[in-house]
Amino acid sequence: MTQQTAEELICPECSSRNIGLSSRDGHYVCLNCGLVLDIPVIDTSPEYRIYSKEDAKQKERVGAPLSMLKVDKGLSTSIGRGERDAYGNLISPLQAARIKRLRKINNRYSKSQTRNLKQALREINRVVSELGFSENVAETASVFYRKALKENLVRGRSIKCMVGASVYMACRQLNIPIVIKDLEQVIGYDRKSIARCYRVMVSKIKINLDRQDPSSLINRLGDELKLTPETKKEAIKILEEVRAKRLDVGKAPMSVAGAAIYLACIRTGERRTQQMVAKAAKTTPVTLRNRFKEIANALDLALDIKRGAAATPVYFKNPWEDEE
DNA sequence: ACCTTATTCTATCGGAT
DNA sequence: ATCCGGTAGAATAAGGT
Repeated sequence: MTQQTAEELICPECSSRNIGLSSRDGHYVCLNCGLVLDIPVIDTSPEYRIYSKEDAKQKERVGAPLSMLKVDKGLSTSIGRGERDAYGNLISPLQAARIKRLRKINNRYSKSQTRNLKQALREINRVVSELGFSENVAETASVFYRKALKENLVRGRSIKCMVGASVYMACRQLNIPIVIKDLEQVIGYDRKSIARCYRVMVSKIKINLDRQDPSSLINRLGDELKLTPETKKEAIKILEEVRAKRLDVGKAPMSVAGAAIYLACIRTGERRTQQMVAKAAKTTPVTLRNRFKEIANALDLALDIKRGAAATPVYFKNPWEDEE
């Protein structure tokens, strides 16, 4: 069986040239360590044409699609015991020894880790689908989980928590607006435990995650609070000023986003109470207030508007009466 | 392993509308 | 009655020694 490989690619993680193409999401995947390469796949390899049967033998690509969601990545990794190779030739003693060693390693890996992995992958799929995220989140999460397994981070920790951490990490990498609290229900552990696992993973697994994009959080909050695009835009504008003045460093991104939304609501007159915003941002009114205060003080423009609006607290009729 | 600092949360109260 | 602002104290996280 031949695998489509991109010979010019080298894995930045383990320097392996064993790079395959995942047909599921169109990413290159290192078949050695499972790293999903951040290279867009726009048919960089020459497209072969088959003119004869000989060509077909050499160039045809066969095999099931690669998936990190399968324990064996969609490839069979079991090593047979025969004394002849695929062409029916006898295997030399040297090769036989090598194969035996490979089989041993293969089996050792399969024993405890495969079981764990199987369970974890099931769990990842469940969690991701329950949260309504797309499959590539699951795929990315499974890559992280594999790494955690490889680094021996799972032993002694709950599989569920590690799954939660992996999913969270995946969301972070894919820039999906999420906070760990979102996972509490589906995972069945509290934020603290999941966060602990997540931190262990970040420290042991080499990866640089971007700072959570505040505007994506704004969008999420805006949708949840059923705000108009104008208010969202306003909030994003506020957030830019906040970032420029470094008012957000060391603060939970969600709380900053919540404060920006709250302020934007006041400015556009589309009022929401602190309680509502805090709930949507999964934080408390106290924290929201604190962020809001800091921002309002720094952006002196905001103060007058705040007072003006506070004098006439026109609340919109709750447009989301239908839920909760 | 202990200490320090900063952030956030819970619980709570009082003033204003 | 509800919203908003303020405070105290505990929990938590991160960094230093």
